[in-house]
Amino acid sequence: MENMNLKLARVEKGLSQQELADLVNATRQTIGLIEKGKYNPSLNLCLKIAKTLDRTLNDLFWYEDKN
Amino acid sequence: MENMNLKLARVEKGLSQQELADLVNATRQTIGLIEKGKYNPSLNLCLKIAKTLDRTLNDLFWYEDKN
DNA sequence: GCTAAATGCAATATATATATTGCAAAAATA
DNA sequence: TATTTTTGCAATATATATATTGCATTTAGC
Repeated sequence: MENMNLKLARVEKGLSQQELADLVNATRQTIGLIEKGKYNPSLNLCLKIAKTLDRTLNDLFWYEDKN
Repeated sequence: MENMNLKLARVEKGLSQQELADLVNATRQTIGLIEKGKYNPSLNLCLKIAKTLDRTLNDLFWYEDKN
């Protein structure tokens, strides 16, 4: 449920939720909820976050189904 | 502007916009506008589309900045 | 050329992502 | 322990993704 990849990438960059939010023109709440897996963010926001954290979409938001 | 990767992946699968829309529980218009680059789709929709077309997020929605 | 399927486009309605504000709890640091 | 920073959470407001409907245009098959 939680997006650990995102949270880890942010922490590795030494950024708080507020700092990442400022860098991508979002709010702290939005970042927090995405990390919690409670939001369905827009592609543009995902792209901004990934580029800010020097990751790709797949790095942060892709997962393989374990069916 | 247009998302050629998406359009090509859909056509290679032999699917019309309507058929892809049905498979991901969206509408034809939504698919058409995403292909035209005029929509900012949600992550969940991007994930459904990618999995339906046997591609990843990066395959269809990632691009490197040519800064 | 004719016909049907596929796509584009526009207007309105609805659902939901995101912003805003405020406060409480937790975590870090002195 | 005291203080500051960070994070969680809830209520309301706003912006926008998506649905719905309808019609025009293009493309593909006959």
